[in-house]
Amino acid sequence: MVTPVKRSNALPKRCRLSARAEFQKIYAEGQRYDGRLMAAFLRKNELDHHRLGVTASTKAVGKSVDRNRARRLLRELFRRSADELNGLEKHYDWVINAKRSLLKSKEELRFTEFRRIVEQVARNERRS
RNA sequence: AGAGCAAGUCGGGUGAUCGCUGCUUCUCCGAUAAUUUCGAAUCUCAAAUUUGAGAUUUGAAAUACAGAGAAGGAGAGGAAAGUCCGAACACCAUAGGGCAGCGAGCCCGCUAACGGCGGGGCGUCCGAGCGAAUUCAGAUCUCAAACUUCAGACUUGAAAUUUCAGAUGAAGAAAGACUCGGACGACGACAAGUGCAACAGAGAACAGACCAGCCGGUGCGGUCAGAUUCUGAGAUCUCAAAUCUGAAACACAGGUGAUGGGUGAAACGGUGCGGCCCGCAAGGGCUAGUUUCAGAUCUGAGAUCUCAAAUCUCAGAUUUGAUUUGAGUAAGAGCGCACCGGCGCGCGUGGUGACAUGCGCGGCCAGGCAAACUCCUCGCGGUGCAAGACCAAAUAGGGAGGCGUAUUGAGAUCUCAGAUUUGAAAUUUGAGAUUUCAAAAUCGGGUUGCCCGCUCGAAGCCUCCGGGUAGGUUGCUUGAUCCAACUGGCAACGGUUGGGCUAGAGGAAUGAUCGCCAUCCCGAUGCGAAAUCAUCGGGAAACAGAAUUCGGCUUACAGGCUUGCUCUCAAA
RNA sequence: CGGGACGUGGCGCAGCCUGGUAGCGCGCACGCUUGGGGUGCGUGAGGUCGCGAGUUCGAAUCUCGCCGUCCCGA
Repeated sequence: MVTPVKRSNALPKRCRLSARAEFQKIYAEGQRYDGRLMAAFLRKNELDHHRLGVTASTKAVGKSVDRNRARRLLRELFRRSADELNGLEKHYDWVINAKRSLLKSKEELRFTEFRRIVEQVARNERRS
């Protein structure tokens, strides 16, 4: 597939996870990476791109306004980190759970935390 | 100018970059399994050497589909929230009626409808206001106090004066009434029935009698006063004692009744009168009782020389007659009557109506609570867009039809029938069922169309029909719509004309970052006496996210604006 | 989208229907019992009855509106 080399920060719909079964599969078989603002679950897929699923529960985040905002922030984070993700050897299905502290965090903090998680994933790739 | 309250309204603006979801237009690419058009090649057929028809293959274009990209334009709320009411819409159920259950409940209007909204009525509370009536005088009556006079032993009673208080419409104030304004009201019925009310209190719902009060009765000893004396002492009039009578107080048992007290959230409406007869009434008459006088009877004491009787005098009780006054009663009435107030009923007047108001009648007095049971009137079928409609994989299964499930050989087991055998048993023959092995055949798929062959699969296979899951499409945004002008109505709201199209997601889009400008707060600097102003820096900016769609209600909410009312300050 | 239940001392629950006094168990504190602890006995403290309105003379209780927790159906 000839993807345009232009900075593709887009996140179309086919890169999203939606079915409940897929989430369950990733929770069961994937690996977990914890952060202060979020928790990520990863599982390899056979596609040529990454896929993302975001969760923000009432219990963890709060009311619907806050849940919507948390979802958007995480999607934005994933979208803008395409360069880092392309650095990985394989492609994964990601499930990121939002935490309440995400809402009050600043942008840099979010990016640094996400990059740390990506580096951990890369380290695990090299080890195996 | 500031503060508070109420109502209405707005809910930061603008630009850049990167994203998301629909819509419109355009470009590119893919697959050809679709359709149409055009062209080429091969084959077949017909006429005939060039056409026509058909089939197959192939190329191009368009539409549709899928993907990518570009441009344009759109993209959360006043509450999107809570899900408390009411509807639209959809499906299911349903002859009609009743019970149960749930809900609503002053009247009229608005509305598609409502438990919503507007206006009105009534009730409770609050505030303001002005005017009217009345009063500021006199008279009369009642009570109290002081003083005076008279009577009396005291208590006390009567009269007059003064003062104070009260009643008779009764200073002022308060309250009430009237007018205006505001707030609140789940505002049918407790006068159908059942029920509830702690504590306190005498008594708490056809009530009750504690204390004070009132009444007569009884009691006892004392006190006081009077009368009398076969009494005693001093002595001719006093004291003491006894007897009788009366008075006040006390005690006891009882009666009376609701006047006052006290309790409580609440204590059964208020005031007055009280015989009988006549009379509509005004009033009149009679009687009980009262005042005075007279008589009779009884009791006690004294006198008439002594005793008894009789008579006379005095005191007390009972009773008769006359006379005076003339109804209260032993105390007095929840008993009776009247009036006022409330209530109910009837009629009239005003109002669409709730209701208001006047008159008459009744003669009821009936307390509170129905967000106590209950009764009355009215309304209510159920489920909800995951409603429902359409298209429709894979797998399993349903119905109908068709083709098959065959044949041959060998073997095993079981069942039935027959034959042989005296019988059992055994042997054997035939039929049927199950099953093992082998052979060939059948059906379906693949191998470019056909045949052979090869290969895969199967005891089933094929075709059609219907239900239907995943999934997709739709319902899904043009609507009881929005804006403006005019217009009807006190208002809620309605009408006419013109214009606009303003989110439609679906594990769920509407976001992130950075500027600038406004708003508020803090700090620094500058001009300046100060406020203000200017510049710079920092900070704050709410409640909250559409999920089928509307009309309301409720709840949350930084700040701004408008209007009205009230208060404070300043100026005039 | 629709339906239901609950909220009372530190914890678990009564009381609510039928309105007037908030109670039970465990725990806590103190004392006694024991050589000490436990057990046992006795005494005591501790409650805005989730919040706000209303009805009533009076509300944990009745009514309404909010808040929170939990459960169920499609």
